[in-house]
Amino acid sequence: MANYQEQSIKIYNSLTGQKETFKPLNEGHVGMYVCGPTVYSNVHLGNVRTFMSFDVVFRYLKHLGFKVRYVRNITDAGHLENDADEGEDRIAKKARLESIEPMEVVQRYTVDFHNILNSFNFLPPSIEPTATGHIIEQIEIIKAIIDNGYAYEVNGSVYFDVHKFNEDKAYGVLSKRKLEDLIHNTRQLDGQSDKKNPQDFALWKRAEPQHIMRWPSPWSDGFPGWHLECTAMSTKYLGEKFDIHGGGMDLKFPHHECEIAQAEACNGHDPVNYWMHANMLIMNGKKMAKSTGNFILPNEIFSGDNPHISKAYNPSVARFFMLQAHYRSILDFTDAGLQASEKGFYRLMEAVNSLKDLKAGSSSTLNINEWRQKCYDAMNDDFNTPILIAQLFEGVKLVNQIKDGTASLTSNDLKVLENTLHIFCFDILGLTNAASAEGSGDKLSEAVNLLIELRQEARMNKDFGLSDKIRDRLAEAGIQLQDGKDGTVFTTN
RNA sequence: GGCGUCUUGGCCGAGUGGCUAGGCAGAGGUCUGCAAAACCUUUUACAGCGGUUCGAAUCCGCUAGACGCCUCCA
Repeated sequence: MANYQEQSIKIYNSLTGQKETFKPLNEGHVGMYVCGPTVYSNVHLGNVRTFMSFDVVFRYLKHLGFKVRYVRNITDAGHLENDADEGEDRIAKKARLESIEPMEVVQRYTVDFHNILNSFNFLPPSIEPTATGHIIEQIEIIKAIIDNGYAYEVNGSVYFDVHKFNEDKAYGVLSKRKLEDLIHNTRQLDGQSDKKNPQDFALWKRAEPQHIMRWPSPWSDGFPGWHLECTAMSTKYLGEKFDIHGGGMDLKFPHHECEIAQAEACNGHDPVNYWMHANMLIMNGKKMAKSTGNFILPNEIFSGDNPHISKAYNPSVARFFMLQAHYRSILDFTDAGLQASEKGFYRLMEAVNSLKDLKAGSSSTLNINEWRQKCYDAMNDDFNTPILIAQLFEGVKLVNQIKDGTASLTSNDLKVLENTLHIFCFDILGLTNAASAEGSGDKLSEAVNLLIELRQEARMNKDFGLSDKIRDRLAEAGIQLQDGKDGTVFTTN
């Protein structure tokens, strides 16, 4: 069996801008942290794409035999709508609008989040910690940062001193920004601020009297700043230094930059070896935004109930569609793209389902182990799922050629083919075999199979008027008959 | 305005300094009573202009355009 000692993975590290050979801190173990959602509304499809990318990373690392601790947080604490000391806590705002408790908002959308991810066949992370469950840890980090001289308190709030930090270390290494540029380009905001400088960010905010989500601290009754939870939880569960930190491209600045600063200010060194950023999902060439109507909820893909798509799509089809693009590329979500993927997906599944019927030959016309390694090579090269899928279609071609008798594999090689297709389709890409779900024995199948029999009899009698009538009327009812070598099967839409 | 990413054939979408990505669509074929499906084969490419090089779609520069971040956002 393949394992991490046989395969060498290269990861594109956002910190260095290069692909680097992946070497975990502790051999055989991987610590991975991915910034999770803020649960104040239905999970964004782009968010799903990001998590899907890391779901595949998680699956692949596990497949290689690494012991992976995958931490993905749930942000359920109040974050302000912006970083300028003003705006409303998004969860509190939603709670006010719907006249429910903030924690009801959190609960509702956490459940929604999990439901959607389950539909897409995500593996649950090893730990899914919540921000509100780690207030104490966050306060401890603030204390340490203050002690180290990189934070200051004003009116019960605590701010990170970016300028001071930049004197000793480098702020902006991840997003390749210079503090001077930031200073020149920071918009002058009107609201009066307690910050020394606009680039500073909150570690702790004093709560206004009407603010419901609040916790006691040495500085005030308040709530933690919006970058701190990730530092607290990643440190707690993965240590001061861990292997992989992931998230959406848009979190690079300021969120991840602030995480690096916080961790360095607290622990004296940078926290992460490999930073990975998943690119954006757009729809019909434009940014997805509720305000412009260029928007779709994950659920609406499954139901087809959205003006931007022509029909409902199986979650595995949507998953397959997303994985046909590399995680570092912008992906355009379109109905035409989904339809193309749908056909390809079912062709792939068809081939996988027919594996069990293949007959072994006395020799092999293809070096199966070479092909198998190409699948690994694709994943080893910065988790290149599109290349992997291209290789899987080479496998499809081979399956069909064996069926046609134009290629053959020995019994052992056939097992390698079957095993490899199963591993990469299901274990690593996380697809589910929707095609094999059609059960026999239910009432619809019984009825349609009877009609297929009758049609077959009509054809034998050359009564094509009747046989075509059966076929056409069934088609009108949404049931397609497909004549094959081994008889007729049907599909429904 | 600043910073960054990107621009591939009808569509989607990989990739590399010289050697077929792949999917969908199109074309041809096999199969079939016919059709569909399925399978096999297959055409069209690297935004524009310069430069480096024996050779560039791949490296560099400029131009145009797109997208993202800079402000909650994945």
